[in-house]
Amino acid sequence: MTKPRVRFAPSPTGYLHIGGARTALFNWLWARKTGGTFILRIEDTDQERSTEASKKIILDGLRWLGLEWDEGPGVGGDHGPYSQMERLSLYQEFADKLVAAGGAYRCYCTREMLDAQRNALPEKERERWSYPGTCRDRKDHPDLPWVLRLKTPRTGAVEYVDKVYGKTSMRCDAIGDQVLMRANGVPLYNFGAAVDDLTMGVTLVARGNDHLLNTPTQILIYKALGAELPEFAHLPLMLTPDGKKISKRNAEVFGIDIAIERYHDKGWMPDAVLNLLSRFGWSHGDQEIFTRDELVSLFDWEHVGAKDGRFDKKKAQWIAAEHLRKHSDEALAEMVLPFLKAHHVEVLADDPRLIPAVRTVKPRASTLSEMADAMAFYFITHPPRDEAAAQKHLTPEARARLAAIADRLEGVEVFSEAHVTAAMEAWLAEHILQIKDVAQAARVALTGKAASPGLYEVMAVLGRDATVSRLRAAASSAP
RNA sequence: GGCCCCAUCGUCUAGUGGUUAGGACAUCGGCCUCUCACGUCGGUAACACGGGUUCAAAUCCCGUUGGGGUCGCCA
Repeated sequence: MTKPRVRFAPSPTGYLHIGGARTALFNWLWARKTGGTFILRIEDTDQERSTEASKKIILDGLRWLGLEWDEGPGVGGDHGPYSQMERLSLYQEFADKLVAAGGAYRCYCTREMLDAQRNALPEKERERWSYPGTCRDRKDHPDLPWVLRLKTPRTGAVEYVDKVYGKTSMRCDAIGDQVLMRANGVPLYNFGAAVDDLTMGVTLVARGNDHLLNTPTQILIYKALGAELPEFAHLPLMLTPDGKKISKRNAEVFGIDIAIERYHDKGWMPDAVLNLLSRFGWSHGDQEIFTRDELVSLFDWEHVGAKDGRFDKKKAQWIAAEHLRKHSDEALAEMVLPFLKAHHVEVLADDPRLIPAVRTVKPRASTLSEMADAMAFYFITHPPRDEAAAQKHLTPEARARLAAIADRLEGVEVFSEAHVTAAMEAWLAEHILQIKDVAQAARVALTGKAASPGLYEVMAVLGRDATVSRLRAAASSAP
């Protein structure tokens, strides 16, 4: 069997959509697993909406995810160019071939004429109007602009075996003589995709199941050209929690990030995003967490399901956290720096508090952004104070205790967690108190918050000076 | 509405004719505990419905219901 050639063919009309990234991932996984080729093709035939900026965002997103392509923009290949607007002559050539082969015809009907026909119908029938095939058997070749139309068989059905959905079929009368190429020579989706997949030697077309109805059309084009069909795999859709296709609007309603750049901005590990994406449709027994390498070696089409999946934010966070914790404190310390900066917290890369601080917040964050937020208090001289917590915990009695604790801790030579713990336990014993009698007040004093890592680890990370001064500041402050 | 597709706990799923229907997230409760987490132990919770086929059906077939997708000279 020849090596698979698969592709991801986004249109540069916006961000890299989470669903698009999933499609890219499955194709990439298959190519990597089989030693095949992953092609990136830019479908920029919608000149109204396509932009260079969008193309860059999509490419950057794929690179960030580590879904590098073997052929495509920037890397070249033997089947280029890889942007459709640079392949116009090819479509012209195939349009002629298709007409010659009887699979398509030139249609001279103008939009105005067709609109007039449609509007002449009663309101209710306009919805169901379809092109009547006026030019279908036209023999003359007037010197007029024409669009290319598919000469869909009048009877029969198009059948094929989908790698996910199995045997599927669609009646020809439901396909219609759709337009394949505009009068200006720019192809429409089905024609451009079919010609490109054919000429690029794509062996497997894997895409979202919202393309399920496009496949018969493309098969008709292949067949008319006498070309060998590629395989098709349609992926189940990613839906919102209430089961609707994810659009910008309803993603906002549910707080779902649909642009991959958002995951980058929030400090997700790229592998975590891949893991999340992989579980939309694919599964491997009871396993939930996968490394990139595991995904590559384990991925298969047999375990891609046909049922659309809903986005579960909680599970997504859990996956993000699982991946974050795989990294060492040292690695996370380096990665979190830009996020601290984004939180307006300047920390030097060699700050001795950095790695210990990371260690304390690691089990409390699922993304680098959350981590930066959770550890910011260490590095801010006067961290913002939760006034409700201060009101509750910084009572006169508590403040007196904090002052006493500050005095005691000031004398601790080596300010390690072990020594701090020993000093605190001694102080508590002397005053016949328990840690819980002072913990919340001290926590507010040191972190400004009612929830934080363990008190003694916080003290050890802060160091003696900061610990003592923050305790004293709280002790002398009016709540 | 036409066409196409889908249907196991709230969610994602395992399951390919014989299982006490398993796991994960979520949720509830216990443990741990200075808070919040992490961790850990345990509980609640599903085969949409109706017909077939079969000794036997979550698994195969048909229908119903429900859900989704798609009906552009967008992709």
